[in-house]
Amino acid sequence: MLSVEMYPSLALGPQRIGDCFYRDRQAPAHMPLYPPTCDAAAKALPPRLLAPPPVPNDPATKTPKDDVKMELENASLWKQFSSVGTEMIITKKGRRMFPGLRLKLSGLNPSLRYILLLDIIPADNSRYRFQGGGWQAVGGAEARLPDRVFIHPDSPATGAHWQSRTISFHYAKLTNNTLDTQGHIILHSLHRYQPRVHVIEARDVLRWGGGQHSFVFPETQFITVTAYQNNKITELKINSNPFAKGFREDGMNSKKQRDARQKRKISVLTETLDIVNCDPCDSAELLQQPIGTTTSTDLQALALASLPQLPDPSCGFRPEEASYQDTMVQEQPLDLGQAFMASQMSDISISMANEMQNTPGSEVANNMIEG
DNA sequence: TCGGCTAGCACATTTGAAAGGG
DNA sequence: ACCCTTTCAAATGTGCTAGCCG
Repeated sequence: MLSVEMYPSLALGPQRIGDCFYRDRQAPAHMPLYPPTCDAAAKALPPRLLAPPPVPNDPATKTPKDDVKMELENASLWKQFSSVGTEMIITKKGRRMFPGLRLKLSGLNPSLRYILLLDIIPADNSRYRFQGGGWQAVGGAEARLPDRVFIHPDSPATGAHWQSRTISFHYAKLTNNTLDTQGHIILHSLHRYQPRVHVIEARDVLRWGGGQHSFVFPETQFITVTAYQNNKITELKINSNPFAKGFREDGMNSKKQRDARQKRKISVLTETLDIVNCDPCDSAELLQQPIGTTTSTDLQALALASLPQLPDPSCGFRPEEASYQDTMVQEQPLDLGQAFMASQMSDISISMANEMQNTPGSEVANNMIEG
C-alpha cells in the first residue's frame, strides 16, 4: 500500500522522463538501472504521482563529510593489473569485473542509513588500439552511452553495517550491448573508463540531494575489450581469478592440455574416417552418435544522471604515474537534484519510511508519505 | 586483408535443493 | 519436528578459439 504511493512519488522527475533510468521492479535489488523506453516509463508512472522537482539541499540536514573514508582493500591486486594496463572483458550478456572492487568504509554515522552506488565513467575522450605492445589512442571516443549505476545489494543499510564488513561490487556486470535490458553497465569497447563509488545518506536521497561522498581510485582505471590484447593481463587474470584456474599451467584447460586434446580429437577423427572408409555399412551406427552436444548454458532504483566528472578527463593511461592515494571527489558532489529517480524506489522508500516513522521528529519521511 | 566481435567450448567455482544423520 | 552436515546437480564465471562481419 505504502509502496503504491511511495514508489511513483520518488520515481521520476516529470521533466526528465525522456531519458530516465529505472530498474525493473522484479529485478534483484543489486541490479543496476537501465533506461526504459519512454513510453514504458510513462505508463508505469501515473502522472499524478510523478515526483516534485528536486528540493535544494538543506545545509541543516547535512552531515560532516570530512570523516568519511573509503579504502580499496585489494589495492595491491589492482596495482598489479594497472602496472600492465588493466583490461576488462565486456560481452553481450554481461561480464563481471576482475579484479572486483573490494572496499572498506569508515567515518559513517553508525545509525544512519546509506546507499552505495557504483558507476563507471569515461576516463578520456579517446578510442584505443593495442599496438606495439601498448595501448595507443587512435581516435575520438564514441558517443557517450547512457549512464547506469549499480546499487549495492545491501543498500540501504546503516553505517554500522557498511563499516562492519568488506564491501564488494562483484555482482556488477559490464556489457557492450547498447540495447541491454538486464541492467548491466553499458560501455564501449576499446575505451578507457574509471569506476567511481558513491556513498549517499539515505535521508538525502529522499530529499533529492545532499550528503554524498564520491570516491575514485586511479588504479582501478581500465580499458574495455572483447578479447584480451595483452598476454600479461591474461596471465595475471588466469593466475589470480579462481574461475580461471582451469587455464593455469597445471589445469586441464592449460595450453598443454588443450593441445593434447586437440591431437586426440584429430586422431579419433582420423580413425573414424578410416573405419568409414573401410566399411561403409557400419557408418549408420556412427551417424546415430551425437555429433556434438550443444549445451548452451529493492532498494528502488535511484537513477543518476549527472554524476561528478573526473577532475581531468583528458588524462592519459599512465599507471606508473597514477596516484594510488584514494581520491575524494567532494568538490563535485553527486547531484541528486538532477538525478533521475527510478521506478523502483518502493523498497527503499518502505524500509526507510518505516524506519523514519519510528523515529520521532522525522519530518522528512512524513512529508514523503503524506505528500 | 585485417581488426574487432560473437558463439560455443571445456573447465572451475558457486549456489541451492535434497538427502541423511543426530 | 528440527537442526546441522554432506552430497550432488545446475547455474554461473572463466579464457580460448574458430569463424563471421564490416
